Amino acid sequence: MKKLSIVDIANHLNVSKTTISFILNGRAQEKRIGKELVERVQKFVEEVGYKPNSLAKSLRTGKSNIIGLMVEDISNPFFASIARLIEDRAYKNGYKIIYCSTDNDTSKTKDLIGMFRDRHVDGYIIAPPEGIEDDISSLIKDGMPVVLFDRHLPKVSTDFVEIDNLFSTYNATMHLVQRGYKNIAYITFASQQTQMQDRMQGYKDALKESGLKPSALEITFDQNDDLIMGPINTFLKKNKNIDAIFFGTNHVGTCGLKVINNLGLKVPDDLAIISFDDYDVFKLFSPPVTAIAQPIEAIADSVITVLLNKLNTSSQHISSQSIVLKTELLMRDSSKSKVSVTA
Amino acid sequence: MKKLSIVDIANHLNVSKTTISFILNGRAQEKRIGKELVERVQKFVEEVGYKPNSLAKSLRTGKSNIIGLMVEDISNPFFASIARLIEDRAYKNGYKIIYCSTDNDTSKTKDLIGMFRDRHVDGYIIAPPEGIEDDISSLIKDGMPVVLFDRHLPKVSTDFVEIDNLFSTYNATMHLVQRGYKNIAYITFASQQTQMQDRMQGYKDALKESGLKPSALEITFDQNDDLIMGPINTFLKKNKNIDAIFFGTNHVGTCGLKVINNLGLKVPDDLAIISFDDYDVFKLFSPPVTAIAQPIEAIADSVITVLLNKLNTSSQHISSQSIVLKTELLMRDSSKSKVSVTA
DNA sequence: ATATGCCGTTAAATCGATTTATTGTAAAGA
DNA sequence: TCTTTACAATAAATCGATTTAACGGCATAT
Repeated sequence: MKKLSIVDIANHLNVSKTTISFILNGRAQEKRIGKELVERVQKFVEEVGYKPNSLAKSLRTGKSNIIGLMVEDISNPFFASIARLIEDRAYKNGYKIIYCSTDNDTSKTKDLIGMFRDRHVDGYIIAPPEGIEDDISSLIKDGMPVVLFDRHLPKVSTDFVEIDNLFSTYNATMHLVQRGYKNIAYITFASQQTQMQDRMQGYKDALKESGLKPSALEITFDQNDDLIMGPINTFLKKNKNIDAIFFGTNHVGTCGLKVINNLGLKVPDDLAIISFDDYDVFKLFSPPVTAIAQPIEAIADSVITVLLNKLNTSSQHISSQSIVLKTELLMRDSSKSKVSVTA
Repeated sequence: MKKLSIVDIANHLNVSKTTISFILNGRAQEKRIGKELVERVQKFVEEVGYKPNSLAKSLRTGKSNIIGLMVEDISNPFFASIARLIEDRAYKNGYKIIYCSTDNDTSKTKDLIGMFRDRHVDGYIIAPPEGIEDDISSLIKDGMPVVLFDRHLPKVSTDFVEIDNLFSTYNATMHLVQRGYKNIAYITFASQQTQMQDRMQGYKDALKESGLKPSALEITFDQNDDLIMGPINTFLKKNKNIDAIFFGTNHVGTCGLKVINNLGLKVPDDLAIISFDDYDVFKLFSPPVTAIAQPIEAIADSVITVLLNKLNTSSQHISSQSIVLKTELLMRDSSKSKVSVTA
């Protein structure tokens, strides 16, 4: 029982394959094909469960119904959740997803874009690493629908979805300041990406406005957590006066908590904690960690909506839209007011 | 600058496209094509960066170089990590991954298998839900390489990779028994899947052997965590005598910890905890939760190795191999000996 | 002189669809 | 009667590769 093709159907019904194709693609009316014929064909196709070969279809039409999704790391809960939501929405709209992790590696990302192109994906959803501007530009120049998310490329004009990073860290830092913390550190990964820069800026702005001295630690990313925990460990030992830490990402936050545990520091008595991104680790830490929650559903929704929009209206609108979503500061015990503790 | 095809290359070099194809597919020697011609073609192809259209290639050859990966839920850290590792290995071997989440939903999974078939994926990696036996069998009957993991289907003879679930829970339960716990509960999702059944059995075996009474809670899975925490909450309130809990999965474990926090129970004084799967939440909980760590790298490695093996040796070996890997019991404070606490 | 075999290359068939151009027939209009 | 129009369906071209079968030329064997 091998798969049957449109020719098999045509032969069996003594009709030309052209007619079959027209009927199956809803062009029966337009092509004024007889009603009984249409029904006869549809009934038979239904009966034998014929499905057109999508490869052949793609080859001819140039559309693949596949969306390429490139995240930083699919095993990061933030990206995994987004991927999950995007996957759902995409499938509901008849699109499949090919995903991959860029590791923020420029050359790997170039390769992957090549692969996607090669596979004729219809659209691209990308959390872009630095240095990928030219490739994205060329993608857009060739008329491919592209939506960036989580960050954007200042030198490339394209649609993107992100959150208000600067305000988020500014606001959260202010929250710490207002509770009486004086020596607030900011620990993050070293990165030129817009979202990371904005977060850092928000932190600095808040401290400057409050007349406090910033003290930031930027760690080079590495797959090996030990190489992240090491610098944090050193940093905390050297700067005993720090009374609050702001972690720039969930990953660095998790590593930070491990270090804090190892050092036997007490939260929030020794140290107040806030981290970007919310997930179970922060909820279940004792005491629970105050976190900046990204609106994951809204991000996924926006991304897919914008992309589907571009896919359907083949019109080459010159304008590109950028969507900036709000975050939520989930206040928990880990940044309890210093004053009230003292009192 | 649109994409060029093999015909463009052929025309430009005044050679037939057949020759180009042979050269590009390494069949130059076999077809005794002149050395200088080969070099001339290779140089030009390199120069203009020509890449054969993979759709056309797939259509003709029937191979897509794509592997379909179906996990239960890509946003679950266990599956996300596995997916990540498999992705890496696959890319290194020239394969891409299309993934999707089954949600353990049989009809959704049937649909997805259909999609994969339609896309002519070369091989399947599946964490199968119940009731999908027939579809998998038909896949295998049609000669498709299939590797199951995390669980298997007793009625289907196929390759699979999993861990020693029964021994893992047996061993961990014994660990609790030896430390003096008398009322050990087992909380898990209601499921007929082999891995869940085995885990339950291991727990029961250990208790029986120790002359203790089992008390298991099976929760119906739901996307909404509240509907998981609810039953746990009720269960714990009703059974005050419980002095240790064994969680059957990381997800149920995480929900359980939330309930325990809400109820203000102290670990391990009020309650000892062990959970299946290890991840950051358990490491960072206070005190850290004893967990059964699955050998994620080994699982991913085995899965991809077995699949690549099947892909390369097109021979239809009748035998199918099953790989069973060992887990590691990571003992932490959360199951501290009851005796020593009392002493 | 004819057949056989080897070389190096290529024309043509194929994969399975979509799309364009074309055909044949019957009814309507001149 | 002859042309036009509308209708219903199809033959053939196309997408871009791989693969099969074939071709012309030359050397060697019969």
